[in-house]
Amino acid sequence: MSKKGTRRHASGGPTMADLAQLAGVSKITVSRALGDSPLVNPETRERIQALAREHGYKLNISARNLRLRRSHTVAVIVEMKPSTDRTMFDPYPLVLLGGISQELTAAGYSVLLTTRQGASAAAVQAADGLILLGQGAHQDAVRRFDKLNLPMVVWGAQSGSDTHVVVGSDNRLGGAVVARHFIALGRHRPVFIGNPSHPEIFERLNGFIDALAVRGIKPLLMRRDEFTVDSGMDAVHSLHQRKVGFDAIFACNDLLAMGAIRATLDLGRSVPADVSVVGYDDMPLGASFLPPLSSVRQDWQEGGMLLARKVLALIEGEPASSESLPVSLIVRST
Amino acid sequence: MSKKGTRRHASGGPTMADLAQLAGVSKITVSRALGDSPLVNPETRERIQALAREHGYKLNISARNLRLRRSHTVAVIVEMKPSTDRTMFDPYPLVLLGGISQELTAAGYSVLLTTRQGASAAAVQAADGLILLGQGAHQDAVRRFDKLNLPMVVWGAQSGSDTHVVVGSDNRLGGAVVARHFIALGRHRPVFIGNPSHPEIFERLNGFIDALAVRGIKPLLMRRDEFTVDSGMDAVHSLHQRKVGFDAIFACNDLLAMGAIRATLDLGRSVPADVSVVGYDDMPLGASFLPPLSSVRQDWQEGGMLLARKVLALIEGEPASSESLPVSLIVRST
DNA sequence: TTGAAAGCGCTAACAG
DNA sequence: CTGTTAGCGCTTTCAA
Repeated sequence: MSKKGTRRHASGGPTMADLAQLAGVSKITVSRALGDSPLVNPETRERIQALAREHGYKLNISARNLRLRRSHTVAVIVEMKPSTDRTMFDPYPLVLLGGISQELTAAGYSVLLTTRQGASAAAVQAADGLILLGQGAHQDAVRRFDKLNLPMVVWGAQSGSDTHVVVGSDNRLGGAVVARHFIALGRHRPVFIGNPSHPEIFERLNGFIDALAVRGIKPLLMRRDEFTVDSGMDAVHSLHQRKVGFDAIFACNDLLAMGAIRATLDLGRSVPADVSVVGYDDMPLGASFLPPLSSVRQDWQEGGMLLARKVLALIEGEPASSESLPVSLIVRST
Repeated sequence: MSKKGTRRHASGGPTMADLAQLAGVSKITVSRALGDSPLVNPETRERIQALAREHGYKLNISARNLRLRRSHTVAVIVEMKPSTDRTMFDPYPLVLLGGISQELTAAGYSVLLTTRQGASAAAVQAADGLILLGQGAHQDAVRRFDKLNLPMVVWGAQSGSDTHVVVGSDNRLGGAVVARHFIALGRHRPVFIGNPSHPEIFERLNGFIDALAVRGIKPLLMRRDEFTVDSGMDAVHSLHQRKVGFDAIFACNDLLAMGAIRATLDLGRSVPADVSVVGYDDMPLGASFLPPLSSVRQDWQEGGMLLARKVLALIEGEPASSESLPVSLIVRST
């Protein structure tokens, strides 16, 4: 009759006090038994645990958190604006989340997922730590969350000045590896397509430039803000109109690469005979693209796990430093 | 010196008691003031809220939850196994999550993200409600979570018998809409490519079949378990080898559709002159595919928001029923 | 309109 | 090995 149907769901189950009474011991003994404390007699412990199972006992997390003054929660702040910019539009962020979640739950923590807007919610402030995902995390956002004064780890590229713990894949290496690939193929008029105002892309570009410089080669930068097929096509068409020669393209994303390839073929040039092309991210579709796309692959799952381990370390008061993960060049037909 | 560096982060801020003392009122008045209760004098309220801001007061969620016997948390259980099967590998689940998160945080709830493995964690049992994502959610998983006896909503297709609240897009309509499109084009030898053992796909197939039946047309089912380009190509090649005629293909996913198109072109037939092809999901890449892919689009964002609204309703003890969202056929060049 | 008392369920500290 | 005491920070009675 009461309109509040909530009671039905909440609570209802036995508490530690109930179990204590059933077992003829004190609450604290139950607490210890369920926590596998060595302080409790093995038999007693077994008995209590059995009782707990039998009666469907469920630990009241809020009570424990209150007592322990910890939420056992890490807030993951994702940038979800569905822009045509790259952001979180590809499947990878989800894999990243998978890695984070796996590692965190294994450690007894929960993952509180929020967007940047929702991040002001009370629950986020109550978290024991913070993980920031999404490019652009570096600029304004980081500072905002800094003020929460929580252990924080961000995904991306170390942007010079900042003092945060940053985990990301080794974008500089990614660029270098492509450069070396082009050098090995004897290319000497390489082009870079992408938007270097993203710190990660900037790193890729720099790695690319530096590794090419060894052979005295200087790549041409085709700045493109959108990470789409169309944008890639446009870049190549623009090169053609400006009568710029090129024999290799490093696109900082697979969609750009696909567009670049298509435009190149349209112009009557062959890939890879006339022009080599390498993309980034190694998205599943790349392998079945025609021709099968060469690409730089990063290990998102591992990245997520690493992020998680770092926050956990910080939460425990241990030190943690920025780290970048290796990447690998997958050579297919382009 | 103590190894436990945690103290640094936890607590530290003022409590309601502190504010009470500062304001010269009682704890409960502070509580009411911060909760915008009408029971408190507007001036007092203003004064207390100012004080709270000034001193950086933060509500202790655990304490409130303990008292209220609610966690203000909804657990979202995602299937994240990175299989080549569709599952959560595409970008869409993230958009779904975005919708859920947006709606839930707006209502003052937080999103607890878990994988199926981690779902046994205590924090999940403490949630006020459950949202299940990922195909296959229907079979075994649903029952497992049923036992938690929490308000629960699942994403997918109503599979006949089950009594749960299911939100999903109208897959049957999706199939019908494609069928009508084919009929309008005068096609009469349509093929369906996909795996109907997924409830959602099964619905698409049925909608397709039923709408075609109106014209006495019976589609051919090419069962394919993988949702990949290769799988799509394989299906068409297999049709060709078996010398089966066809003039229209409905692939239950865009990758399959792309594969089907490529194979069709390989066989020297034209798309769409000889064969019409429609995919599903309308992934971003589809528009820049050659030829631009026609596809059925579902509104994931809205789906997520609807899921959220349903659990919230259930949590409040209000009734909620299954619902499916409209889909739209995006006709491009295939 | 405000307050006092009580207790949500749990665990750290100290005693036995 | 087990228990007693106390209290985490908040809000719902009930009383003023």
